[in-house]
Amino acid sequence: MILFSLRSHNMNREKDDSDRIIAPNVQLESSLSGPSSAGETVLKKGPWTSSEDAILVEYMREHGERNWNAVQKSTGLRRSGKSCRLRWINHLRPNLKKGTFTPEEEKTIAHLHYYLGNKWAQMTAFLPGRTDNEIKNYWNSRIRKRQQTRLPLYSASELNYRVPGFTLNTNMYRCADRRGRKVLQGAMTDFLDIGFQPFVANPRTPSRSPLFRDISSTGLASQGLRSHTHGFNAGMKHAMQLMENVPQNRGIMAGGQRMFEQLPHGPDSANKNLLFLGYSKPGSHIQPNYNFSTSRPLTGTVKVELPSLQYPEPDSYSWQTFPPPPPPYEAIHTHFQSPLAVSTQPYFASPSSSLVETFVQGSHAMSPSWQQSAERRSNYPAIYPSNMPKNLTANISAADLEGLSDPYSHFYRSAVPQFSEFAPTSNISLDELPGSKGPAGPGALSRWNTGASRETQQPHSR
DNA sequence: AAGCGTACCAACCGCTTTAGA
DNA sequence: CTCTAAAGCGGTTGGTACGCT
Repeated sequence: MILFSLRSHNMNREKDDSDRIIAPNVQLESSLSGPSSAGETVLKKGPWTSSEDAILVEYMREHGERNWNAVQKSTGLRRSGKSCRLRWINHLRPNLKKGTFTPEEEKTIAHLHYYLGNKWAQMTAFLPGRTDNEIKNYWNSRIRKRQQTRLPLYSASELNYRVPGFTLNTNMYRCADRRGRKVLQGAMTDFLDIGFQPFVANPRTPSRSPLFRDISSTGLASQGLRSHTHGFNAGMKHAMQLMENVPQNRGIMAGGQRMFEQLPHGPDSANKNLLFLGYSKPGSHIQPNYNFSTSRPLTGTVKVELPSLQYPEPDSYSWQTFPPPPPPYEAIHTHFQSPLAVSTQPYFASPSSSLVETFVQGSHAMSPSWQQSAERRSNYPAIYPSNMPKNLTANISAADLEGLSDPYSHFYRSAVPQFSEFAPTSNISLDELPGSKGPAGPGALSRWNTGASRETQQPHSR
């Protein structure tokens, strides 16, 4: 079977039956197997055996993917429904692609991660046959490797890589009520001009734009953010006032994406602030989008959620009834007044983001999860120079950005810090960043280039 | 050859979201 | 509208293989 033949050593373990290889936890389980004193079946944990797999496959063949808890009852498998589901999805279902990731897949993952964050499940939509678990494991491994080799987490080629079907749409919005009736439409710049500049421009805002990724509520509870999200929220409040004729507390974005949603708490319905980007997958029935919801009222802390996959609702609009999203990455914003305008230009990739943004993205992305958790617990370390100009992103001209495509330009160099070298551990100034000035600059660029070439020579291998 | 450290990855855990009664 | 179970998701853990000393 392809399923097993392409797997490496770990697959050998599961290929054999438990008769031969018994993991310690399975041994433990075996002493507990069978009905408990209460008459309940003690569920088995640990690696699946081939016989268990066969039972599950047969069950799935007959019944399909539903009612996972019934599997245990019907088959006698001493596995929880949850475990069965996981086993099926990650290993047994048809059309799974096994083996190491191809260079294209690696680029896809990096590119998607830049925009989606740790949304592994969403990434699978662009990686046929791959599982979220697989992608996640790959990425965690990659982070470790990149930290060790001091390579940037994202290479320029990855950020410029076009993932088929992955389209950023930052230009147009449409708000609709639940029935899909249009209540507001326009250009995203309406919102951006209103609300985002003060939001992003502040260097202490731990926005991990492009997409505020991974910003947890606890992280955003940091002192510095509270005051500065005010501008963001105020802007969105203003925008929402434009929507005063929204009949319900929920809007649906063109393409079925919800744009505005009711805050789960608080009486202030004017703060239904949710921002979106959109992508669509041609040929697919799925029209997911990026959603960025801030789910906290004006004066409180803000939770900016990770972008989430949204499936169209039955009565929703489709892109056919609305100007389709622009070709990926081809919208040119001449004025970079918002995080979206800046961050959704992959051609500029991380270089186009402000230095701070890039820095934050990288430093965070390079952090292992435990470290990220620690960051969140501590409301983020102070990694932003206190003297950072507030409108750092506002006055970048198009001409400046053109230089970003030139890896030897000043801007390019200064905007491509070596993330792993600048873990968020202390206050530093801009002058200390590599590439901006001083000996670290050329070296950093050199390492960047070296890393890129090495990467192409040695794609992920085990 | 043995010991140790590390990479990999399957599986689990706990939380959130969704569906349905 | 509320409650509960199921499903989904992301983070974490732990076992095995492998490479290095």
